[in-house]
Amino acid sequence: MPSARDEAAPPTMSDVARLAGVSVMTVSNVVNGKDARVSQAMRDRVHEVISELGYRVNMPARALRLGRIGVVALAVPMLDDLYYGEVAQRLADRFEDHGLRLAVESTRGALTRELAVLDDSRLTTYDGVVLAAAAGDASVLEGLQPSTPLVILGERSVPDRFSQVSMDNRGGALRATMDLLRLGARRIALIGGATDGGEGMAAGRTAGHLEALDGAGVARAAELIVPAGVRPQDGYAAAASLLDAGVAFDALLCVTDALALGAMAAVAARGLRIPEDVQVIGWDDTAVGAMATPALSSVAPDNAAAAEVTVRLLMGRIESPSFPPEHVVVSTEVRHRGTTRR
Amino acid sequence: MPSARDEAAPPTMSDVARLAGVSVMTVSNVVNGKDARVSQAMRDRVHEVISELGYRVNMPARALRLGRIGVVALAVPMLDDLYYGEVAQRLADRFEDHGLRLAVESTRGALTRELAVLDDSRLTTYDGVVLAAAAGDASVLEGLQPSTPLVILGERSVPDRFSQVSMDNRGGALRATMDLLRLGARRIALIGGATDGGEGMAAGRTAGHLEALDGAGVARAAELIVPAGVRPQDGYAAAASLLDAGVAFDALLCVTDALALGAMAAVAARGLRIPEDVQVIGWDDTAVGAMATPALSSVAPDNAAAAEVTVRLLMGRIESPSFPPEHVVVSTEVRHRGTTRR
DNA sequence: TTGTATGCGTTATCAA
DNA sequence: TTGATAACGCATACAA
Repeated sequence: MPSARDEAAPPTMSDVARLAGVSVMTVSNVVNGKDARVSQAMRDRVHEVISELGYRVNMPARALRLGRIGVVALAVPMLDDLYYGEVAQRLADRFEDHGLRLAVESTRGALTRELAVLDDSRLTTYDGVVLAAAAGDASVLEGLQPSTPLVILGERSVPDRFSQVSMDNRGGALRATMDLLRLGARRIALIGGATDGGEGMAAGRTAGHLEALDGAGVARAAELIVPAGVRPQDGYAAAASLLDAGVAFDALLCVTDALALGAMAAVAARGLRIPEDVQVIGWDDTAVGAMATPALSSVAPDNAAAAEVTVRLLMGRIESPSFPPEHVVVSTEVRHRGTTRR
Repeated sequence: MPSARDEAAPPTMSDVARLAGVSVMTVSNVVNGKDARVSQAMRDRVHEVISELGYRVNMPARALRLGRIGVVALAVPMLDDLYYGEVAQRLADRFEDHGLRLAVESTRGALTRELAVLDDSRLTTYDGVVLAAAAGDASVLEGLQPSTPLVILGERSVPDRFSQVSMDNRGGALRATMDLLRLGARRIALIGGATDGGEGMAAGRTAGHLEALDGAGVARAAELIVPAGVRPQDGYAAAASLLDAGVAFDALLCVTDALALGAMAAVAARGLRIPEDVQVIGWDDTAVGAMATPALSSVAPDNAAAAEVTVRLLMGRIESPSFPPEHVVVSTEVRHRGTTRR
């Protein structure tokens, strides 16, 4: 049975007003720093009572009244991901310049319920949402006509009415593969590749990879396209499966740095040398990848540009619902470090 | 000048009700799945109008009415951190079991303003807050009497009225150092150590480290305690500074895996072998660390237990304001992998 | 099964 | 400079 203390509601502006002997509006004005509308004496009196009561503004009430929350969300598949972590911090810093906080939420659980990624609550609890749509069913977006400003991060084709920021997957994979070929590789395994077409991130990178092979007249080999999950362990397992099966390869193109780090570990565990026996290129240009041994070469998207345009598109939509949606593709470049030969 | 479209407010329940020719309450009941209170015909009618209008529940309004939000926050110093990423995903999964979403926010910007870590908005926009208080001024908490349920994650001493979950820093560092000594190390550098006492995470781990040295009769060496930042790059710089200065060492104890990964890169860049020339132990037992080459030995906190108790303490407080605060210390164990000798 | 009235805590507006 | 009033959108309690 709840005690009396359990029922004690947090103090409200009315409580402060009553105790200070002023009106609620005066408290509101003090709280919001509208100094021009409150005398010094009143201000002091109110502040005194506020700290005495431990009063805090009720944000939902304020949000209801103002029609805005002051927070935008970034929805990512998982919170413990190297790349999304960096994306999140970059976005947080930039949104803060606009007076908005960034809240990061995981869609992992929600994805199992398909449609729920963009359910009511996730959308309308925020002034805007950046959705990193790595997986899941693209058709989710078809019927959606959100009133909440929304920017899609990722490669899946989405209806024109949505703003989207993606990167040049095909081009990046094309150049990375060409670089590997130029550096002597002939049997390049694609870790995290897509075997079944489709239109996600993996599909785009796979397409670019195959295009490079074809262009160079190097035969494709089905066994060298290895689907994988997203964690470093998945990269390890993928590379290990090749080694266990006796599939020969002299290079690994991995669709993320996370996979590459795992794949490197599997290769090293077999006593193979990087880059002498096996060259490796990852994707995302993460800080951890650059600190690997050897330092991981990586396809580097223009992350700063991506963050900037994401914020611009979302802010535009927040400030004006008629802001036209855009689809922006940011460029990528291959950054060679220690896992590829000079 | 804003166009007419810019002023179009999102549809409300009233709009739906009017168009469907029913009362607002019927719409509310439909939206909330109270099927027992609405006939099938009504339900269909309302759903039709809802999708026609693209209606979404206004969460701030619902939150104001219900007195709860359905979201708890995890406030971390930075979003692009290996360990906090894993902590976040674990907590998100566990809170979801209780019907609560987790929103991760960065305090990085706020920390520059000292007190603002726990400002009004950050607290009252959520049903509860888990604060990872790695840095910043402990005195921030002194005057705070939050009505929002709060659990502190971290090592700083906090007032008894707060629930806190920390880990056995002293014990973990003690055992890690003893292990290194047992494995033949005599000159152990502490990367990320605290040179000036204090009470943070680094201070606790430094104390345990020194205690082990003293216990084994191994002389302390001031030049082997190397303060560092938190990113892998900072670990690289710290180890590199030792090497550049010609300070000899045969082992590195790093206060985080992130620092260890960077330090390993610096060591390897000098042609030193791990673990033959230099043994390394990190802290946090991250997935990426386990995938390093060689696999990073690490002090592993009982992360599952930490998440579980964190959720228990916060949920307890959310469900009953009189729930007594606790200070729980989770155990740590040294997990030996490839960066230490067998 | 459906509808009406009321209030959650805040702030804009207008009056004093 | 201060205060009274109304309204933001929703859901509980109760009436029909």
